[in-house]
Amino acid sequence: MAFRMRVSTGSAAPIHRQIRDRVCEAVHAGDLQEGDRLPSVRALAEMLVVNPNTVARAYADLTRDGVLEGRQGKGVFVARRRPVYTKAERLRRIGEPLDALVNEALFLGIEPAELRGLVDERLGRLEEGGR
Amino acid sequence: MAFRMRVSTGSAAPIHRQIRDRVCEAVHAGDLQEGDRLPSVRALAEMLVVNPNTVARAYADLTRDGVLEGRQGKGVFVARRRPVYTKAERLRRIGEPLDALVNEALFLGIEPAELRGLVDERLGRLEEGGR
Amino acid sequence: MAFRMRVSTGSAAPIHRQIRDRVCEAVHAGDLQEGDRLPSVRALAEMLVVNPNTVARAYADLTRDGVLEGRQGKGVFVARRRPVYTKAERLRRIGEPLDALVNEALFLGIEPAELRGLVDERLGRLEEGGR
Amino acid sequence: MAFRMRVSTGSAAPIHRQIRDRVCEAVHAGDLQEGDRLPSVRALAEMLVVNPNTVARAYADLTRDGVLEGRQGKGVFVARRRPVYTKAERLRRIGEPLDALVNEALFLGIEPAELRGLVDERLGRLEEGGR
DNA sequence: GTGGTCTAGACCACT
DNA sequence: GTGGTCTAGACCACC
Repeated sequence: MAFRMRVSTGSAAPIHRQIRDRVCEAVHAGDLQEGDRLPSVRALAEMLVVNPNTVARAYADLTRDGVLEGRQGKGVFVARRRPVYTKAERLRRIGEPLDALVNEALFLGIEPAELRGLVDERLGRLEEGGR
Repeated sequence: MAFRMRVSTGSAAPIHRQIRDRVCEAVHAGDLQEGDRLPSVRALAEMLVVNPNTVARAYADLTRDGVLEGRQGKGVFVARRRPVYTKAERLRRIGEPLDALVNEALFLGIEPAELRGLVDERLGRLEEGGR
Repeated sequence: MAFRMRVSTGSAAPIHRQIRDRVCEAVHAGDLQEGDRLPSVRALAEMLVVNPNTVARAYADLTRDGVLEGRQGKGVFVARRRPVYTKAERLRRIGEPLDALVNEALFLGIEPAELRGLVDERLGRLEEGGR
Repeated sequence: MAFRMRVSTGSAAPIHRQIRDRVCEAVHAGDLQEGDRLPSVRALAEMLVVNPNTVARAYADLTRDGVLEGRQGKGVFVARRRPVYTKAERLRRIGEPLDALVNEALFLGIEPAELRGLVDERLGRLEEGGR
């Protein structure tokens, strides 16, 4: 399947992060499989109408974290899926966004039950998307 | 009860946000109750070894959002709890940290069930703190 | 249309509030429309001969209250109009300036009918400005 | 009639201003008439549980503006009602709270009709109070 | 004493 | 280039 993506420039999330997240989702959903080639930095930058540096940064992050791998002169590919993080490391890295979520909910006066509902909703959407 | 707090300067989260979060948690947990006085801007700044402006900013944010209220020349106090934002606005503002959480979980290979468990755990800790 | 503004430093109202008010008026009058870009923090600071932090503060306030929105590295833009505060909170926040107005009128010996006329006049000027 | 008054310490309005406003209202409503003696600074300060300096400041403001007059060694009295401000001066002095009201309404998204209603409501309350 | 405002100048992340 | 954060130090109003 062709790899499609959109980023929203009128959003608070940094674009390089949005790209990273879209790639992760595509890998998770199976739209991108091990060994698949991604669009070149310049091609994707053109597609998304963003600065090539921004795409390069996203690819670099994903490469560092073992999701992608660059092959000299050939482009960037989906890496072989391998366990990168230990359980402790996973917990450590989920900590910050988890705190941010709970704190923002407190700040806004969102009730625990409502927050659980919102989390379920997002997760459900991903699960059915990835089948 | 005495009000204690720590911030980490070498962290990703801005200091004024850390202060904001700690105060929110204390209010939610019941350590700070309606009408309680907070440390003065200068006192807390000295405690935390940060610039008074940084503390003032956190207090200003909390005041604007209805958590605290200032009384002329007397200090800053915990305000009466009240709904400030419309439901749509609350959902809008929780959206970004929620996305960040789900994306990071995806990236790390955390299963939906595990994520729900982690959220429950944090919320539970707060709830039992507040009795 | 070009965006013009003046602030008076020798006035009772804080500068960041004057900036906030001028932007609100421009948005309400239609001089600034959804999606329009505002002068950069530094540019406006130079125009007004004030410190950039002061402009940044005004922009931050307007962003928090849903009038503006920042886009990473691109500047600050007029946000889509939306209700942010609950009705009770709006009434709460208008209460103080309303009291100030009525008390000052009382003090000056302005008749209720005259005061109503003055309020109408200001509101009318804004309405015709916004078409 | 005895002169009664209350100030709210948990409020944003400076206390000396609250005192000034209460005295103005009492004069306007006829509860305090020309020549009536006001409580001494110390007595009123004790009544209101505020600092005597704060009461002194309010009395000074009211004396400067022609509402009260001090008689050496005898206390402070309601002055003979006389026109103090020209029409132009009245308009000038009402300008700032009027702007503050309209700007805050804009900022909060309050509609002109709603604002007119709120002004009417406050004025109506005063009129029936003063008979 | 308290908080609120403003200035000056630095550093960082993002594009 | 953009805005966001932090520091340092000043001045003001209020109590």
